[in-house]
Amino acid sequence: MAFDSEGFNRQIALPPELKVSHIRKAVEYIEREATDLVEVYFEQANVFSGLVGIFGVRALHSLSPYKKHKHPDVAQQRFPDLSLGGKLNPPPKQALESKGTTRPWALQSHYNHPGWYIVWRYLVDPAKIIKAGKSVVIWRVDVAFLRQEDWKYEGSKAAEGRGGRTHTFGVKQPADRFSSAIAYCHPKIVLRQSRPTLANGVA
DNA sequence: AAATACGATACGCTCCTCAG
DNA sequence: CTGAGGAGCGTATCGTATTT
Repeated sequence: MAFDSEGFNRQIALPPELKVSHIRKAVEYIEREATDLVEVYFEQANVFSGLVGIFGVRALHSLSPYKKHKHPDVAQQRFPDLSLGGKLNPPPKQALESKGTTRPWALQSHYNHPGWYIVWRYLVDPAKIIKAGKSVVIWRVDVAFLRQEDWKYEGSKAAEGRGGRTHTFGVKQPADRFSSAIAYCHPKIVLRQSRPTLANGVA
């Protein structure tokens, strides 16, 4: 694949009218905003991942043609996060969902909506070694158009007196699915033990 | 009519097993 | 030993049904 020196793949399929430059600026925005709130990660990591997804939405909303839904309550919790021009019920090809995660491949969701997904895969580096001044680093961005068939249902055994997460949909064979959908990959990060690591440093 | 309860939706992580 | 994925676990908000 054709990655430039910064780590961007210039040949990947992107949603209509979304450009590599949008993604690059969004990455910078997310890292900056998230760094300010990194304490939240240690408080409750899952919530922090939600924030990363939200920052992704904010960034793309302001610097790309993809806009949030105009009804704030709908935008807040309905699919998709963004659509081309902010359209109400966009066709899947113009729907864009933003997700933040630390996992190297897997992607879970609570619904198997078809549409474009942009996944901000980040790590927390409190010592700010990887990127100067940034304790949150997005080390890979995946962009993929997922159809309903790309999702599998993952049931839940949650029950009274036992708790548990609600049921989930997961992307089938995510490593295969996303390996050809990498829009950006930090040049110095490699996967080691299923974990992003500095290529030539001690972890 | 107002308050409360509950299900559906939204967003996730980490442990541990299992296969290669 | 390693990586991938299943299963157990977490939170917030909203709409509607139920109760008071």
